[in-house]
Amino acid sequence: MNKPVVTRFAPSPTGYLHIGGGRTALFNWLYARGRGGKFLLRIEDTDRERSTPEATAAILKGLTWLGLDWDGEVVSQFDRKDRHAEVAHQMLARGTAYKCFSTQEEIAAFRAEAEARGSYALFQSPWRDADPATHPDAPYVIRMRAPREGETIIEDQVQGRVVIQNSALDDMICLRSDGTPTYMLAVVVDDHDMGVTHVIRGDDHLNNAARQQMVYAAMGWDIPVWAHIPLIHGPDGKKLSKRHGATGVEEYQAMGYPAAGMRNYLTRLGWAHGDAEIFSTEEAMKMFDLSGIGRAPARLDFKKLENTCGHHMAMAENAALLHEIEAYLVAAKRPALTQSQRALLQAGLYCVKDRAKTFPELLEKAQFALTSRPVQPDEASAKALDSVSRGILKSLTPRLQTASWTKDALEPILTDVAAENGIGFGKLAAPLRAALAGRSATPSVYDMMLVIGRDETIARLEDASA
RNA sequence: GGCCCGUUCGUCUAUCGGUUAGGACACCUGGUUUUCAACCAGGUAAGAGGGGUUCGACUCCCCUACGGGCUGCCA
Repeated sequence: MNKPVVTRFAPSPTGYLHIGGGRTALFNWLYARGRGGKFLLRIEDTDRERSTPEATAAILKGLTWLGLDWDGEVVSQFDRKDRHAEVAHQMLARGTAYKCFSTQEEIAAFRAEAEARGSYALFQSPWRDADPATHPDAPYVIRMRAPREGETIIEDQVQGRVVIQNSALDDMICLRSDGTPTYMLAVVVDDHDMGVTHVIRGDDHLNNAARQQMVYAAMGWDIPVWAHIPLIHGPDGKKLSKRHGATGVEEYQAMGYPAAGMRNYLTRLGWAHGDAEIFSTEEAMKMFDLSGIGRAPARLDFKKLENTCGHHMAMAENAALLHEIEAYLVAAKRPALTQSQRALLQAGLYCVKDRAKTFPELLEKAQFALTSRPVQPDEASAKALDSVSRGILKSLTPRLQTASWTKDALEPILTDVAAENGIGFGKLAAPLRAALAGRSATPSVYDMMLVIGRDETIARLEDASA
């Protein structure tokens, strides 16, 4: 009998949603959603010094943009501190933990002394086996009574079987002297209480898993399935940092990458399923598994990200695409669309979405639908509007007056005009582009004419040839 | 310092002892073309280094190098 899958994403709210965190969340989400399971969200805010509500909001916003929805309420780890303390005391009662009265100064001194000797030693609390009768009336922490011999084995779905010598692990603190829980305790208690079956997280937690597994053992709880995934690196192979540019998910939104493309790219970054490259989110849910996750850190490749996004842009449904474009404009702090821009853009999406990879690029190519008279040609397109070309445009307008406004009717008119002037179609298309869009990279001239309509087309041609 | 993880084309990866080491992005060449994007045909390009095990290693083991992580009353 298989338990239903429950995964979780558990970021600490100390900043925006990191791109690596976004991918971790995505993996958890795909794994759960692909199996009819639950995907939970927990904010690890036990460190009151560094946790901020703004960061929590930013993380939620980032996840929402990525299209990752979570089940139930967002859990605040800090809110569960009483339960963590309860478990710590249960461990005390079971004898799997003990009170330690060593002060931070004593511990620091111990470490300094070891360092001075040029060695490194784990702190061994003198209180581990002390008689309770000798306990002072002083603040204390609750430490795990970790086994000092033997080994702890992590059966990791990504990293394989990892063996850690127990002698390398100290008696970690579970409950601080102020009564608040440490991460190492809280994460286990919460995962257990929330029914998490699969812990998919960054491999910076691989070593921690051994200590956490001791807590599971101490409480007699079932150990979840572990899957420690490699971190994402920058293009230079070093750990991803601000130096590399975009590290926050929100920055990718502001750069204009569509969320579907972002999901696809991130899914393929460190995970593969045969030759599958471009796929929908639904397909990803069906294919995604732990065995396809690679063991080496992956580097971010913006070229491939763009390519992937280009495919998704072309596949996008118009109404949804328009919504996403408007959200992008807000995120990028660009002016919103006017009513008429919105209407024309919507009508023209069909001919721009398959030639753009990002929203800025799409908007640039949709300039013909966004601009208004008089159209200001940019430097490149202005070159096409020489006096000869302007004359040709002028001769064209009367013939457009009477044409029926379809591509089939327009095509012979334009090709005839080109032929009559002894020029190739390209020589006619260039000034047309300049007149209609003020740009040299645009959709087909026919598509632009059809989208903006006869009157606007003629008016723009007259403006340009005047 | 100790412990743990990793290393296939420039990049993401496939391969799970026997392949001309495959695909995708990027790049180069040619084609198509109405600019851009796309598309079609083709091309360059990889098992970190060294030892083993084996009839046979990218694949299994060991060492080295390099990269990363952990080693907190941070998460």
